[in-house]
Amino acid sequence: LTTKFPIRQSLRESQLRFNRKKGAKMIDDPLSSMLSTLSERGIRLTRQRRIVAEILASASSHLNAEELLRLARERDSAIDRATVYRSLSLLKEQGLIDELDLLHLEGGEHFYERRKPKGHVHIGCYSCGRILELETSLIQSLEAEIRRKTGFLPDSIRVEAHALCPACQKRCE
Amino acid sequence: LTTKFPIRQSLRESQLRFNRKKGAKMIDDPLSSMLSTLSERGIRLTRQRRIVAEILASASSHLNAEELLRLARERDSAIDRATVYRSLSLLKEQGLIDELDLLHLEGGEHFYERRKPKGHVHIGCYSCGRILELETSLIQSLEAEIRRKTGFLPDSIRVEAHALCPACQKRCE
DNA sequence: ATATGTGCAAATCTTTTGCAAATTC
DNA sequence: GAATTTGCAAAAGATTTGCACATAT
Repeated sequence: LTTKFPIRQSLRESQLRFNRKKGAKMIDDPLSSMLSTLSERGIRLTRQRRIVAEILASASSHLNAEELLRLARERDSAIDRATVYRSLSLLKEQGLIDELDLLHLEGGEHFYERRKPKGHVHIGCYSCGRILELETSLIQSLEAEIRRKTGFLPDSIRVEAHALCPACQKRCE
Repeated sequence: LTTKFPIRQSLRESQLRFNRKKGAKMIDDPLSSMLSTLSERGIRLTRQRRIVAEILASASSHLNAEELLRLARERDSAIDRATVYRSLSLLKEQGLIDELDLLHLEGGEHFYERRKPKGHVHIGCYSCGRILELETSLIQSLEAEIRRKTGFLPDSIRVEAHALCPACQKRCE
């Protein structure tokens, strides 16, 4: 197991040393948080599920099923495409990852990212395909407005925008 | 041709009568607005494209390609599935309709709706599948924030929320 | 008249499913 | 040991493409 425990900046040093000494579970690490949630809910932690979770927990960009399969096979060449899809749908059901389509700028597949605490928007340039993320509190406002005006209880909100990036704006003039 | 010209409520009666008398183009009608945009841009108005545009202009709910095909065949039984897909992608390219996936609450297909002037959010209940629309000015705020903070120029924004509707909240207690 | 669009059929791409063997708790 | 999960292979679902014929401007 090659699990790493990156340190959340907001933890005070003393608190941090205390946790280390006691060997407390570092729930701040996305991967261990994912895995412990699963096992608390009685879901079996198979080797394959760990691999998929590890990849998603540490991914810097959005992955589609095909790329995920490729990365998973670097760690276990026998892992099957169906297993990847089954793991993705499990993690999605459990609310640990989100599914995006990034407006299908290039193909009909879906993308996955671990669920993040802060609301963010995905912005895709329809000219060059570049994807940008923007954190914004407007997502929380939106959530509040949905609750207040409709009575629906939002569980997750997905915002994706089609846009022209600065570089392409220049080129397209 | 069975084109209808529904009357926008905000038009004053006099203005309306004036337009009728002069036979002015009723650009307020979603369908004629779509068709004239296409033909101004030099795009051929085939019988099939008119049918697809008519259906989308007057649709009260979100349609997927299969339902659109079915409705189109009620008007022209020879119309082909490929033609429907081709018309949809044309209308999407021209910015006259938007493509949604409604969070894939029930299957992997896409849904289409004519582009509306006001920003709105799609909210789907993950328990019963009911879809709700909510108009909100927060979309415009979001658009402004994207422009200001990233320099990207948004062309369309899609917001879809997973939620539990009031009825299901009661049932799920 | 000519460029463009359509229907048909087959192909492609993405995701799902049934089942015997392997694995987790 | 019992229940669940996996890999494999095949199926299903959604969308796209090549091409000869039809149509819009």
